[in-house]
Amino acid sequence: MSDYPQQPFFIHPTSGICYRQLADSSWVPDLPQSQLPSLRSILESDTLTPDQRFARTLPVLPMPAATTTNSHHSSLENDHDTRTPSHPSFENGHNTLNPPLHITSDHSTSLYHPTHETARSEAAATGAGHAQPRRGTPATPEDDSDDQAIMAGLSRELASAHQAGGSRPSAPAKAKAKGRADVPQASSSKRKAPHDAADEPVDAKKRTAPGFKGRIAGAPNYNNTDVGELLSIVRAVLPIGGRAWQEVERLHNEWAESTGRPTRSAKSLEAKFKQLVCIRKPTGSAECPPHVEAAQEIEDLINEKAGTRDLNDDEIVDIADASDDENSNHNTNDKGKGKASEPGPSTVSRGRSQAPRAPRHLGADLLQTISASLDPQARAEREAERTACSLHTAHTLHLSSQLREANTTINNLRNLLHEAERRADRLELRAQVMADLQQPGAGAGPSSFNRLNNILSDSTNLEHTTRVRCVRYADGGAATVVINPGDDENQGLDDEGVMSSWDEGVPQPEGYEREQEGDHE
DNA sequence: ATCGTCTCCATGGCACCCCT
DNA sequence: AGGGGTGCCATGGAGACGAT
Repeated sequence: MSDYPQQPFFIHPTSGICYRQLADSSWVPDLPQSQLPSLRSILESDTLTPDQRFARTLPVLPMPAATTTNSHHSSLENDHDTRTPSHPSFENGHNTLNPPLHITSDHSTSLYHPTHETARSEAAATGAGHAQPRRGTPATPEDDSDDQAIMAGLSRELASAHQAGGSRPSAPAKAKAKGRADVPQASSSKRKAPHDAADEPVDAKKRTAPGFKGRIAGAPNYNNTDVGELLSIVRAVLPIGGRAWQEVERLHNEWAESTGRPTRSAKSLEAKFKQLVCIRKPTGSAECPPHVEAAQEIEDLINEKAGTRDLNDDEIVDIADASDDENSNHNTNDKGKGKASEPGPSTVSRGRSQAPRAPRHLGADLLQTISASLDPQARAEREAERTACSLHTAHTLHLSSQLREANTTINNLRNLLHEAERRADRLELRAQVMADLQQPGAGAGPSSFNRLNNILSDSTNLEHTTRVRCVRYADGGAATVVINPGDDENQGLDDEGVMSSWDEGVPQPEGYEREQEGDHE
């Protein structure tokens, strides 16, 4: 239309209507010439409010069917039904004629811009219907300098109306955002900043537009009835994957609509169910809520249906340990329980201890191995064996510790015994020497000294060097002192205060030595 | 390499309870 | 009655992981 020659436009695939964007970011249909006057009169009427203009243009505009191709499943349609009224395009009457645009599988051919073929091809190549929506950033007049960005943003905005909330964007958009810098208006792969409220005026009380995070206004909590119905539906469906959860969503929403309860998305229902399953142990009442018990029971049923079982690292280690142990003892692995023919860990060991299998049997054998290792009876046996092994190991360590302590005690007692014997020998020797010295006519002469050394030489109990000191006093008289290792050098002399050192000026009698040493081991 | 699913995390609103 | 605190819930973004 020549009225807006510089504005981007969009050709709807089913109706064939060309929508043009006005300077205020609103979209008007580029209708056939026959309908333009009536529509323009409505649009340009100053007496009508935006809501009135919107209402009056509805009969004029050939509304495209609010359907999508069969590639969009029911959940998305439900999502559309709940989101469309709150879409920014219809909110607050701000945008007068935002068309109810819907992307179909062939949407790429419906996008056209005369000056930006690249944008169209980009949208077609990346599957704009799955591209990451550029939420909260509608095209503004300032963005006119980059029409390519407008078209890309438009295509993404259009697709956002059908994207399930919280669903991960498809890989092309992600790959483009991560690996390709030439994506027009490609947002960073990092977490996006919150929606810029300055881009569009939105009532804070009704933040229902996409792009706003947070709970939708008016969304009530789950009550007991909701949870009970959810559990009953989940028990009936036993969902394993996303499609099954969509079936749960459908059933739940049918029930919700019939009872006046709020409808919820599959993700919300799944999250609620998993929350019930993984609920933590309460600190107050020790009784498990019935809903939690039911959820855990249903979870077990789902696991049985899927043929899976919860694993933890301990069990994996058990399997590995059992396999390793039995590999090391594969020659004698039949002596343990005498149940080699039963499925269980022995099956695992037989499989691994035998010759390598043919590769084509590897998958089946692996499955059999896993199944056998997960057998409850086998697990119980492994648990008992592991417990016994742990007890045996602990007992062995305890006995070793006791043995070390006993050896240490024995050594200490032996040292004490040796010390006592040495002291007894010294005392006996001293007593004998004193007895010799006190005999009449016996002095500290060479004969007694040699006899003493002979005694020391005969002693086999003295393990250390023992010295005998003979002292002659300057004023007459002499003394013989036996000095043991560790004894003070002047022991026995200082006590009497007679002398504490050798008298160097006194000539020694012949045959005497000032000090004689005898080493006795 | 691509795609789908699952999970975690951040954000924000609603519902409820308690206190003033 | 109103405000603050807390828990629950929804939403969106991103990464991890497995299947194809």
